[in-house]
Amino acid sequence: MYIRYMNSKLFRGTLDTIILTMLRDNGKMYGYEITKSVKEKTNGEFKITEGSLYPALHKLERKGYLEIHLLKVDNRMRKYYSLSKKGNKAVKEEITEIQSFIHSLSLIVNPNT
Amino acid sequence: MYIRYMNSKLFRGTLDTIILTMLRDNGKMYGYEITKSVKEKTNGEFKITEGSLYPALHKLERKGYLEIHLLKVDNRMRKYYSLSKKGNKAVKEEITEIQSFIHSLSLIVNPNT
DNA sequence: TTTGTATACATAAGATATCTATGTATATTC
DNA sequence: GAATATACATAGATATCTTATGTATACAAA
Repeated sequence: MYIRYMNSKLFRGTLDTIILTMLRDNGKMYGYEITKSVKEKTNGEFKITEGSLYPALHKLERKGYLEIHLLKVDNRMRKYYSLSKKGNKAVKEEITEIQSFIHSLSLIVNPNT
Repeated sequence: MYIRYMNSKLFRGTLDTIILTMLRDNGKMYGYEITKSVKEKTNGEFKITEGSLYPALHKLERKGYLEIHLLKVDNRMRKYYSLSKKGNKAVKEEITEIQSFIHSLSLIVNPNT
């Protein structure tokens, strides 16, 4: 990996929920696929670095939010993640929280809301 | 001060911009007033702790974003802050950034956007 | 009269999330 | 054979915020 990405400091706190939401919407995904998909979905705005992504996935796994199955494709390993029952419950709560956060933040930074 | 506030982890990265925006909208404010005003504007959602607020104000001051004048009211000191020219420029950029962030985040967590 | 609440500032120490940097390895394109 | 893309991993640094604590005045309630 040669390309370095730059992330916004605003990211902080939202990464876990972003990952969980991607998994909710796509059933199962592997790490690299998540970064590509998030980048695409946000028109290049959100670029998740590997140093952020993999530790985050491991943490979510430790918390019991993710289920894993490994697959070898083109002689390269892929670690597929999907939401566990616990993860499915968590993603709903976290999205509600993020939407509430966005709403409150808009009340400050957006005129006429 | 006896009441302890709880902040969301989502806050991270937005505090400086929130402070600058409040100052932009209100001309000049003192620290305590900012916390009250932010809490009121967000219907109790954003509760800025003193341990977050004052260090943030000091940092923004060091960066040259703020102008200060002290005032004694009811025998209590107030430190009034207002935006410097540099702060005025910064707040515009940071709000644009936050709005772009909100937009991208919505693309992920909100269906049909 | 002292207890609690509100106002008003400040800072040290700790937690934690993310970034930077680095490492391994395979496949494909130039 | 050099660069790019795919695919994982982790140690160490950094930044931001929280928790905890401190000082001080004013006022209401008990």
